[in-house]
Amino acid sequence: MGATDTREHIVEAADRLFYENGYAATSFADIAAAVGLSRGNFYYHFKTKDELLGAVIARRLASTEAMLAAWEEGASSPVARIRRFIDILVMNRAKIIAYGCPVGTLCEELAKLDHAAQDDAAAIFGAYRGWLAGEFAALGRAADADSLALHVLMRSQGIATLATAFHDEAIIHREVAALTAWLAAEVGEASRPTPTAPQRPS
Amino acid sequence: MGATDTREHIVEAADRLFYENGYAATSFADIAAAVGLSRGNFYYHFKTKDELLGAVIARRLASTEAMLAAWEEGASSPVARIRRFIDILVMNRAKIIAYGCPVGTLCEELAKLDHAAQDDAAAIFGAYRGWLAGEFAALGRAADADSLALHVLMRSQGIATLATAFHDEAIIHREVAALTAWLAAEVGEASRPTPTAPQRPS
DNA sequence: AGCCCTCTAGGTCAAGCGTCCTACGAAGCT
DNA sequence: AGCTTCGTAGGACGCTTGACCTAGAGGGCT
Repeated sequence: MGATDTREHIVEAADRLFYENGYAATSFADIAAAVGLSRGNFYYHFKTKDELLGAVIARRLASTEAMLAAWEEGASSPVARIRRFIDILVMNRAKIIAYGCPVGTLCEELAKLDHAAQDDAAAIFGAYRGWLAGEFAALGRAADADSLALHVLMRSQGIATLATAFHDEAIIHREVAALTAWLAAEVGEASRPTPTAPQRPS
Repeated sequence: MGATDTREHIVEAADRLFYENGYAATSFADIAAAVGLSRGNFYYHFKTKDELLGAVIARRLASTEAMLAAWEEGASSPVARIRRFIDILVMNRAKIIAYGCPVGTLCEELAKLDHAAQDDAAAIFGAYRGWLAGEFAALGRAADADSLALHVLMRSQGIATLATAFHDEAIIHREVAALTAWLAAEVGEASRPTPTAPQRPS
């Protein structure tokens, strides 16, 4: 039972399929097969594909904000928190090489489709942007906090795009190290418990 | 007359529509309407959509290589040539904000579709990569020429992605200025006839 | 029990896709 | 002139899409 559960399963599966195959290339039938539901039943939960997309974007935005809030409690310093953001690229490298950045690729696809929800998707970037800017402001860089935040975000996107295009993991390790070095030079080096230097996986 | 002309017109229109609307979202009917041909007649020129994609990629690769070769003749120094590459972002800013980078968005879309031609599309990136590496090598940085080339390419992609997502032209101007400054610091400043500092358009 | 509301299954519908065929006109060659 | 070749026009096919309806199963309520 529980329509809420079923709806959540649908959004979860749609989230994954939209990421792996793209929004336009994912059909209701694909999602239904992934969840194990009948095709026609989608009308009860989601009237249109756009409505489903809105739910997926809302889910991603909520989980992003939750993750950032958790980092706020967990990590020791603003610099360490920013590094934690950068390290996402390394942790998710396998998926990034195969499918790119979930946020960036969705925004670009929606921009091409001139979709009404493209600004909602960009709001996920906005969450990262605001959070990063807050961390830079906490480091005494309030004046150019937004520029610094966009710079980190920009390099993350560039790394993801090239890693996807060339299917090359070394690009991620090398450029993450360069970005971490830039951060240290920009705001000063604090204590560094976890290394982000390029380390090849087994 | 001239099937070659017609074929060229088709590839030209497909190139533009693939860029503006994406590969999957562009139908034969769309291209036929743009060229002014009947839909069914595509079978004579291109048997499948994949074949058309191959022709579009080949056309982009050829025009890219031609442009790079022309730069080799035109610009004065390797640094000036690299700056010329960076300035593409400013020159094409309107289209980039609307549709993103032609190469990057195509590569990401094909990666999601797991398309057979994704490596061919990445070869366009490869052309830029090799050309940039050659310029850095000419500047005495042969040892890390490829890394430097990838870094420039990476930042170009990041700038394009964020500018598209936020529909913000200021990001392009600010980050192009930052990238130009990085280049000057990295390989030393040469004579600089044309400024790349952020300058707002009218 | 009886009822109602929630949720699901299966299936129809028009429209769109890529694919593919056949017939017509315009040249160029013998 | 007759014939072949090239290029175009228009439409038919089989399939999948998203959208949508109807019938009925299941659980909680009075």
